[in-house]
Amino acid sequence: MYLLHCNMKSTSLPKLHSDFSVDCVIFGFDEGELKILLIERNEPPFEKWQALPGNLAYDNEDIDEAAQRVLYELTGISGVFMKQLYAFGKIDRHPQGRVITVAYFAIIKRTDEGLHPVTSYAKKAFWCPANDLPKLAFDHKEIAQHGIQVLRNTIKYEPIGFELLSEEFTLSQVHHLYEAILEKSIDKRNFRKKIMSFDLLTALKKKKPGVAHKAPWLYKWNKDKYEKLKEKGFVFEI
Amino acid sequence: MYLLHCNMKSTSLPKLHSDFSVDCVIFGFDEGELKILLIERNEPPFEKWQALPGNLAYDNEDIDEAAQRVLYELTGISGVFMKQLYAFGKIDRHPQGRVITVAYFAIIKRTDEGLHPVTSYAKKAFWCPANDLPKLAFDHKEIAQHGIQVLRNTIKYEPIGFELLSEEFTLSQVHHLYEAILEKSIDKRNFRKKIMSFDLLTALKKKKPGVAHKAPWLYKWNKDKYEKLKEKGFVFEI
DNA sequence: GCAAAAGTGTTAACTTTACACCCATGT
DNA sequence: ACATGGGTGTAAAGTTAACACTTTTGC
Repeated sequence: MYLLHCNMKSTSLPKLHSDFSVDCVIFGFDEGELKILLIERNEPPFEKWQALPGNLAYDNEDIDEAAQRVLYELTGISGVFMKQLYAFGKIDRHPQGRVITVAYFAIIKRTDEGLHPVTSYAKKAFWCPANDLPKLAFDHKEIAQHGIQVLRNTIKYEPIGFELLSEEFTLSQVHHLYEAILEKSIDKRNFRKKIMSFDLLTALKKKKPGVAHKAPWLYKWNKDKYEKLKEKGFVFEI
Repeated sequence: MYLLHCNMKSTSLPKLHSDFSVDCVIFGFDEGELKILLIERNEPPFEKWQALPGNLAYDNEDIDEAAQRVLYELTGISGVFMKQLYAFGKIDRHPQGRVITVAYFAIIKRTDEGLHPVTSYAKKAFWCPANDLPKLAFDHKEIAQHGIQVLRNTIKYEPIGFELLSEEFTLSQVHHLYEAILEKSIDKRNFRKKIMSFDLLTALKKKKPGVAHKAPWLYKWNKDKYEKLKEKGFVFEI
């Protein structure tokens, strides 16, 4: 393997080592639209291109932790629960040589506060409509596309949609979120019936103020109750 | 990054490079039991240990192709369609240094013919009951366990079970396969009704010979028809 | 003739779908 | 008073789940 080219002490087994990167596909939801978090790169290769937040991992860094760090450095966002999406390994996907990348996936309550790169690797971080992505660096467009597919599949069987909304939300917001992500219309009455049948929303005793029509009730997602039910084998399904 | 330690020409951007491995979780089904394909290692580290078929990839090798090659070299099996399972990246998972591994997943018609290592990296290849795995090299037990989970989820929504059976099979074989993988009993009449309702099995006009009871009819999986239906949005679900 | 597995239908409970009008609020 | 989105129920169709006996074959 390549390390034999370096002048190392000859030991019984050569020391191995990986260079690899992580890329983050982060979803938000705003103005009835699904958004993906992008950065503008400030370093070669692909300087000035738009890209997913991603970078090389350190040698002594766990792959999951690398994703956390890279997301923070490039966007200022921290403490997000990310799931591994897929490893992308085409041999020419990186112009500087063989680098495989592990893509991570998360959905968050969209915010613009604190959305600033912490290092100079990125010029800026911004939200982009998920179905109107520009040309992206590396194979990031393929990665983002794959993320959207996984989001669509996941949202049907896991209650991740609530992570995209603010703490308190209306049933219509949930309804519109599902319609936007699944890209199909869903009967309002049937949707409400189903979502309420799980008995996993806490009805707040207040209505959304300042709307020019009948004020909707507000709800909260009851995560604790969901976790308990899930342990007993309950499966959320829309 | 580490390559700076080597005496390379100084260029504007350092050349990057990954060392990583692939590991294959291959399922077979035999004697009513789910099996996983293992090897006995013939090289350090973990010499003489049992392990999943896996090895380092070459620099100029696509990640998916590496999985094909490694499986062939260690077990003699080729031409299997493998899907990526997960990337495992704990920093200490490989005793020689930082190596991330990409696990691949496939299910095949179990055979002992041609089940022989082609290189000397493995002493032998053999099938092992999936719910009675021995201690395995590296983090391979965790990888195998993850593979079993994915198999259970996948078999409910995709007709991959037929890939585990021989070309011609009986309905009882399918029924027992599902019971074995999902580890629960399934009503015989309801199961047969459902599986026949898809209209995706071709009934052969012959019965299985040489059985000491009523001879069962044989069927074939109609893959072409399934692929066409799938394009139109059909979802197989047990 | 008996052991072993194959094969077969009906009913009740539940889930899903389709569908249209009145209500509360701000301007 | 009107425009806007909020909120509600029922019936028909389809799906799932529970359940037991007869048939064929080799020994």
